[in-house]
Amino acid sequence: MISTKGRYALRLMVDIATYSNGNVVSLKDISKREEISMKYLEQVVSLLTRGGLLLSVRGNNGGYLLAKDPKDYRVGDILRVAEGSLAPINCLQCEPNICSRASTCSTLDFWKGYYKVITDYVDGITLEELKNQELERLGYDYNI
Amino acid sequence: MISTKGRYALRLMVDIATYSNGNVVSLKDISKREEISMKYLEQVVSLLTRGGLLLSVRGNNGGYLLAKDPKDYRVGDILRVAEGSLAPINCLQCEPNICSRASTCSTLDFWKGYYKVITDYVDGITLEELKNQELERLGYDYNI
DNA sequence: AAATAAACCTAGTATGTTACTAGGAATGGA
DNA sequence: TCCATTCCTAGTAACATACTAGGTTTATTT
Repeated sequence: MISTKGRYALRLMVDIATYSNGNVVSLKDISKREEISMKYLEQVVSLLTRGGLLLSVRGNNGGYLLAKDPKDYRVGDILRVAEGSLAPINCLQCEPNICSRASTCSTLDFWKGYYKVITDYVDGITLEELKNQELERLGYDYNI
Repeated sequence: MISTKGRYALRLMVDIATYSNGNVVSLKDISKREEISMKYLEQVVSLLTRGGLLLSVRGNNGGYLLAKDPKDYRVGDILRVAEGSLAPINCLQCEPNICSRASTCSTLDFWKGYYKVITDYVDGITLEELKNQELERLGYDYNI
């Protein structure tokens, strides 16, 4: 189960990608649109700025900006920064595997495969794709 | 992150599939082989018997038996019984979706896809495959 | 019939995680 | 100087996890 940190972080990134146009986007606006408390968003956004995914501008009229082009963010990058790890079991959190049962575990390969399909999925989708989906949903034809 | 319930349940099922030969397998033996406390295994195994995945035989020389052929268990069936649900977010736990933001959520489709790759993976692997891997690892050539 | 070994059942519990709220300090434009 | 914003730290109620503990029932073996 993905926690609110990861889910909110992704929505926040899509929101900024959608509503920024080179301008900063304030947490206040994001909070209204996404219906998430500002105080909690502050904590989520700090993970993303510290992780180098967002740039922040302080002071009046401050806010947040994407650090790079939407197409250059894999969704996996965002989730890993917010969630810590997407590994389904502890044994796969760090390489090399330090579990004493690793060589005899009947299910380790299964979990490696599980981890791989998740990783392939989240790293196969970019923020741009989610942004475009969102623009389309908003009724904006981004192809014109 | 998959909990110990799901992970132990899967190891337990592979263990029984591997070491039963139509005979019951006791928790004591499973506990030794898998290095999991018997008391905790009791709780895990009860999920599986109540879920109809295992049959139990009480009394002296009792133990557990698979309820059907290994090839007829999808790993997903086992994990869902032990874990409850493999949905990555609450919104996807029950159909139809009751989240008030469902129609405007920028990430819902992404999470549906996430859920699907997981479901396809776990339901595409059978207990028989894990059993055969285990037998092979044990040095038993099951093709002869 | 008694001993034994197994499944079964319920309760308790320490630890950690989650999902927040709260209060304020620093920053910088108007 | 005001004010809106980011930034930082702490606290906390509720819940979940990963067990342990103690006993009851069942059925085979001796």
